Amino acid sequence: MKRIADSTVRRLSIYLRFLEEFEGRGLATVSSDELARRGGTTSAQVRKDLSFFGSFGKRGLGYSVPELATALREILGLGREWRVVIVGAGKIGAALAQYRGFKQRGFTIVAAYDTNPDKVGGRLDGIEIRDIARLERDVAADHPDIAVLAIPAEGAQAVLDRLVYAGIKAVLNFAPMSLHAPSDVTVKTVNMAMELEGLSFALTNRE
Amino acid sequence: MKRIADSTVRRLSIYLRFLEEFEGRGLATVSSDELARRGGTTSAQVRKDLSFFGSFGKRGLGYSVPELATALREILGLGREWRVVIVGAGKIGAALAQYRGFKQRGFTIVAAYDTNPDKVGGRLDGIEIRDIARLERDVAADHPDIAVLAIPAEGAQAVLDRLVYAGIKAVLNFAPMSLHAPSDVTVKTVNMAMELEGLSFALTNRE
DNA sequence: ACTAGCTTGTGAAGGAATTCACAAGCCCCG
DNA sequence: CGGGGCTTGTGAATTCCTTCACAAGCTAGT
Ligand SMILES: NC(=O)c1ccc[n+]([C@@H]2O[C@H](COP(=O)([O-])OP(=O)(O)OC[C@H]3O[C@@H](n4cnc5c(N)ncnc54)[C@H](O)[C@@H]3O)[C@@H](O)[C@H]2O)c1
Ligand SMILES: NC(=O)c1ccc[n+]([C@@H]2O[C@H](COP(=O)([O-])OP(=O)(O)OC[C@H]3O[C@@H](n4cnc5c(N)ncnc54)[C@H](O)[C@@H]3O)[C@@H](O)[C@H]2O)c1
Repeated sequence: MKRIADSTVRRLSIYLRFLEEFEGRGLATVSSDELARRGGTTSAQVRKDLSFFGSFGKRGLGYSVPELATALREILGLGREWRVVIVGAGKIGAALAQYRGFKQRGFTIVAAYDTNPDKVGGRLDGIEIRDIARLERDVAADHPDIAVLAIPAEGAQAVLDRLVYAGIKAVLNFAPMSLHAPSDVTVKTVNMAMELEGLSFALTNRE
Repeated sequence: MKRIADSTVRRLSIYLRFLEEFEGRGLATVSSDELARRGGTTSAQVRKDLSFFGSFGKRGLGYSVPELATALREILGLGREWRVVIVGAGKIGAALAQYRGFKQRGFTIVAAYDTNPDKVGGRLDGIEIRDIARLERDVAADHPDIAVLAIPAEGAQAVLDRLVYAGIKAVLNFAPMSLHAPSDVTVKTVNMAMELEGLSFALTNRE
């Protein structure tokens, strides 16, 4: 398959969110123009994004809301449950563990891991906090699909290496640092400090 | 000034992080190649990024670590304190309020706002939780520079409109939705569901 | 002072993503 | 059943970003 740009996948995710809203309101069809307006892009962009995967619309009419939503869920791989583990039961790990938005989209958090003996054995919103020493054994047994890294930057690369070795192929990283992994492992980093610095830059360099 | 790409600003932020690490270790100079290796990019990219702002290196030698760090802090607008308010004292708002990484970089959280009367009047790690009704008055008095939006998606656009009206020019949004604001207001959205869906896509569409 | 060895800074080339623009196709209405 | 009015799907054009490639310039060593 032709390589799909990251930005395209992100926009598909946005379109899906609007489609679900429209589905809830019982709308039957939507035009690329409408999706674009809501999503902050252009209608040509919407159509181009979709065209990589097939043709889903009817000329003169637009897209069937439920059909396009189904197609997008299929494309994004949301037709199944994804099993997620969280490493680091700190403040951000706890917020994520309790976040309802994940479950809603088919991402089930199966366990959390931590090094702190005071935390191990406890629970986060019903999710067991386990000793990180069990990581490899548990991954071999449970086959989680995705790991969320929510530990301090210092330990992040070492834990990532362990996750990779254990067979995890997708990681969402909250530690503010660049991580290195083999090319068959997808790592996405959410770096809030970086976003704030982007705002600082924008405020500083407006002419 | 020439328009600077978002991706460039993000990389500057990454370079600065490494420079600060090098500063701590007392290294005097660093080459574009070294920065590139650490930051997961190429040396040409590093030099091009810097070239938009001036020339900071010495041919044959590389960049002076403290000088380049200072220059980047200047470029990113980190030479001053930025005053931040958090709207939404929920799980993610609380995690952010207690996050040390912000203060470290000169982002000071001056207040949090919420609608919930049970929360208003309380504190988050020393930060006052105020009634959202006071938002406009407080902004006029305190002049915060940046607002962080950590409330459910439904209310986000309405609160953003109030923030814009009150004069805020930069917003970091955690609600999973596209927000619309005038062009002189910079809004950055951190959408974790979208990132997870990017991972789902990657796992589904590997050949 | 000169040379060997690096590394920067930057035009030019190349590649990727977005926007343009329009033919093709569908629906509705008369 | 044919025409008007829309909207899609997509090559071509454009814009934006990255990579290439090399002259210019610095340092250290002799
Ligand atoms: N709190 C935030 O709002 C926020 C925002 C952006 C980024 N981050 C980043 O997220 C990460 C976590 O931040 P936090 O605020 O939740 O910190 P925290 O100190 O509250 O939590 C970190 C947790 O990780 C555990 N831990 C440490 N090393 C570990 C290891 N090797 N294996 C397993 N567990 C380990 C600790 O015991 C602790 O429970 C940091 O990298 C931070 O920079 C946090
Ligand atoms: N928790 C997470 O890990 C996480 C992750 C990603 C995104 N988010 C997003 O962040 C936002 C907040 O999530 P959360 O988990 O912290 O939710 P939460 O329910 O814990 O907190 C929301 C807080 O906002 C307050 N609030 C609601 N409407 C308000 C308004 N109009 N003005 C001021 N305050 C208001 C509520 O009283 C509550 O205290 C949501 O949009 C969520 O989708 C959360």
